[in-house]
Order: sequence, then C-alpha cells, then structure tokens
Amino acid sequence: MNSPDLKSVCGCCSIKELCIPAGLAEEEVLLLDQHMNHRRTVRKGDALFRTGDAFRSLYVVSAGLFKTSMLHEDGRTQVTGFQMTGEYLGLDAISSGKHHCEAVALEGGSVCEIAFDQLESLGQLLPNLQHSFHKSLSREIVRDQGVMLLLGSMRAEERLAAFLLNLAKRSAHRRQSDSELILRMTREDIGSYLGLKLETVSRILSRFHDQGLLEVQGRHVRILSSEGLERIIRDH
Amino acid sequence: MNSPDLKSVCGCCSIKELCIPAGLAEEEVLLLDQHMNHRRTVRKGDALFRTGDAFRSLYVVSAGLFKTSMLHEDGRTQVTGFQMTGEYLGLDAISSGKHHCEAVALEGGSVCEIAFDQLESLGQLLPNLQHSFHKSLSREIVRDQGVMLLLGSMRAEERLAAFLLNLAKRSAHRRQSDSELILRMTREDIGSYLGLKLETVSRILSRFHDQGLLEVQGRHVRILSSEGLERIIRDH
DNA sequence: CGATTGGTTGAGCCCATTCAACGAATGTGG
DNA sequence: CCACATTCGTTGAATGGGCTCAACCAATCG
Repeated sequence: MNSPDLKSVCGCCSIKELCIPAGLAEEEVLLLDQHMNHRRTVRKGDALFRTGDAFRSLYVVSAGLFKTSMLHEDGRTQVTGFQMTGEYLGLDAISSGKHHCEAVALEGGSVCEIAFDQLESLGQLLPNLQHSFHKSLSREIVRDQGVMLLLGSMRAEERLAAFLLNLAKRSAHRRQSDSELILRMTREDIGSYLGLKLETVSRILSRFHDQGLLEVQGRHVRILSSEGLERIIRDH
Repeated sequence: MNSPDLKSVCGCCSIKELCIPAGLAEEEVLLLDQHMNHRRTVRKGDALFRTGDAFRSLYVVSAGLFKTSMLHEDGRTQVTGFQMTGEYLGLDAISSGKHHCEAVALEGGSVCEIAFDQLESLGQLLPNLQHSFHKSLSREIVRDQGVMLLLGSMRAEERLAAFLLNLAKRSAHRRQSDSELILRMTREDIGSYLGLKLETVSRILSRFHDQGLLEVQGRHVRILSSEGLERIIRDH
C-alpha cells in the first residue's frame, strides 16, 4: 500500500495544502500516509470508476483534470463537474455503496486512493481529519447548489462567463495563470455541464471573442477582461 | 438542552427510522439524545436561518415542510430544495462556517437541533453515527446532482413530472398517500426550484390535468397516472 | 369593503435549439 | 507517404419552447 522507503509521501507532496493533509499535524499526515495508495497514474480517457461500480475508495486528484458524468436510466447524460488537483472523486457513492457517476481523465494525470472504511477509521483517531472531511463534503454540496443556481436562473452567456471565471479562479489558486486557460474538455462537455448545446457554447465563445473579452483559439482561451465577464453576470 | 424527565426523546420519536437515530443501538440513541435540542416548534413563514448567518447547529425536520433558497449577490434567488421530516437542514454551512442559504417553514412544524461541534464529538464516540452522517451528506450530494441533471437536460414538462413523482415517492415513504399531494409551496417556489417561471408551472399543471394525468385544484393535486408521468420523462 | 397575494390563461416575442454544411486537426491503414 | 475516416469546432437559417407582458379571477386579510 505505502512505499516503505518513504517516511511520508503526503508530507512531501507539492499539493498537500490543497489536499487531505491540509490542516493536519505532521504526525497525523504520517498516519494518513500509511493508509493511502499514492499517485496511481491515469492516462487520458481512463475511467477511474463507472456508474454502478461498487464503492470502496475515494480518490483525490494529484495531477491532471477529470470530469464526472451522471448517466440517467433513459440514455440522458450530464457532466456534473470537472475536478482539479486536490479535489475528491467519488463522494456521491458513500450514500448507497455504489457510484452514481463515472469519472474520466481529460488528460494524463494521477490520483491518490484511500479505502473509505480506512478513512472513516482514521477519522475516529484524528478529529482534525474528520472535520476537514466534513468540510469537503459540505463544500461539494455548496458547489452543486451553485451549479443549480446557474442552471436554474442564468442565461447562456452568463453561464459561460461564470464557468470561465470559475476555471480561472481555480487555476490561479493552483498557481497557474488566471487568464491563460486550456480547456481540456470538448465543447460538448462544457455544454452538458452548463445545460447548453455545443453549438451554443461555440457561438458564445465567438461572441465573447468579438466583444474583446476573450482570445479564443480552439481550446486555448485567454481572458482579456474578467471585469467584462463579471459584468455579464451582474447585468442579468 | 434535554428534557431531564424523559429518558429518551429520540427513542420514542415516531420518525426515528427516518432520522439521525436510524441504525443506532438503543444506548447510542440515549447518548445522542442528551446533545439534542428537541422539537423546537416553528410557524409558517419562520426562518430557521438566513444566508450569511453564523453556523452553529444542524437541524432535522421533525414535522412540517421547509424550503431552502440561495441568494446570489445580484438579487438572483433560487430554491434549492424542499425538506420533509427526517431531512437535514444546514449541511451546506459546514464548509465555511456560515449559511449559504436560508431555510423557511412552508407550514407549521418543528425541528430538532444539534450543535455541530457536539455532533462531531459524538461521531468520535459512535462510529455508527459517524457513518450514517457521512451517508446523509453524500445523499445530499446525489440529490443535488440529480437536480443538476433535471435542470441541465430536461424540458419543462419532464421537470414537473419528475418533481411530482419525487414528492409522491417521499410522501409515500413517510406513510402519507403517494397520489394525494398538497403542494405547500407556491407556483413561484416550484418554478424557482425547477428553473421555470410560475406561469409555465401553472400551464403545465393545467396541461397534465387536461391529459388526465392529474386532478389539480389549486394546491391539491391528485396523481391519476404515475405511469403517464413516468412516460413523459422517458419519452424525452 | 378594498388591498394583497396567489393562480390561470392568452398573445407575441426571443433565446437557444435543431438541422445542416463546412473546415481543421488527428489518426489509421494501405 | 497519401487517402480516408473520425472527431472536434464554427457558422448559418429556420424553428419552437418557454418567457414576457398583460388581463383577469379567487381567496384571504386587515
């Protein structure tokens, strides 16, 4: 499970402040470490789990970008999120013991895995870990409800503006540029996430480009005016 | 906090199988009991908490029906859920220590309150409680993602059909009729939750009535053909 | 009683979709 | 290496579903 030659993998991890170890004491991280399966690499297109799979483990993205999609009985499918480094995958599966969505890598990367029963046992020993896990679950609820607001009350332009600003903010938080974005997902993925058709996504990106808000070249997007994007959201 | 004259309130509660005590041993329920503030009554229109309030406690509906709404900075507002007996209120606030939505009673009722720090401490003592709490959080995530699917990929008729079937299912689970519904919320609340305008909600209820799927008289709705409603969802 | 709130229905409009054509990039097998 | 298929993205024209605006009714309340 753990690499015996390394005292602590999590303790040396470059994203530890974004990830489960955030806020834990050094000796707590050491203990956590022993229960983690570290940095399993995934290639673009790989599925970490699929809808209906039995739930055993949670994953945290350590590198790369993932998307999660729900499949409804009747063929309908909806992208429910794009996960960057430090974000959990599989939280929805705790409720019923099976996964309600599938998680697919949008680029090569890696994940850290922890068996959920072990995480719960560790939580009994480490109140800090328990609390930060609760915050992560709650943060996912807030995020999902934010998307509900977006889907329920915003028009297409506003949705896309909010999406781009959100990506930029999360990139910046990970010490990447907050204006230079590389959309690793297709227009269809974006549309599915935002409740729009891919043509609409494409059209609105072009419109933003024409308005001088963005530079768009395929999947390379540079935000020229985040104020302009924010104004679109504010002005309904 | 607790009523000293009662050995166990939760243990005698009529909805204990729907609520926090579900799956706990008798002595665990006794311990839980001592940390709960039981059955605070609320009147129609009362707010349990409002957006921005400091987070101290979680609530569980013990009687009545609540709605939660998010308020966006720019006046936009969105109903994020309707909570029936046994369902938590306030889970979104764990993430940041303040409430991201407001919870308002749609009819007279009552809630049980538990200070969150005490719930976490109890969780350290009672792994069963810890686990069932995790399942509740995860269930809320699944629910929210289900609404994302609804808002992102269903048309107005399908949304309303899904909404009515969901209400009916949850009512039946609480030993109420699964065909006789009383909509305690306004058409505007329903519309906000489903990403529709109130006129659209009204029109579609009338359409369902004309099609013989429902009997509609104001807020009293009788489902005449749940198969018909399911077919609407299935036939896109 | 008038005022207010909640609900229904109609007419016209607009935003996003549908349908379609086309171009660019990538990959594959001969 | 090229021919070809496939995937992804862009853009145009026409359509339609839900919205906007508006009028009206019913129930409730001070």
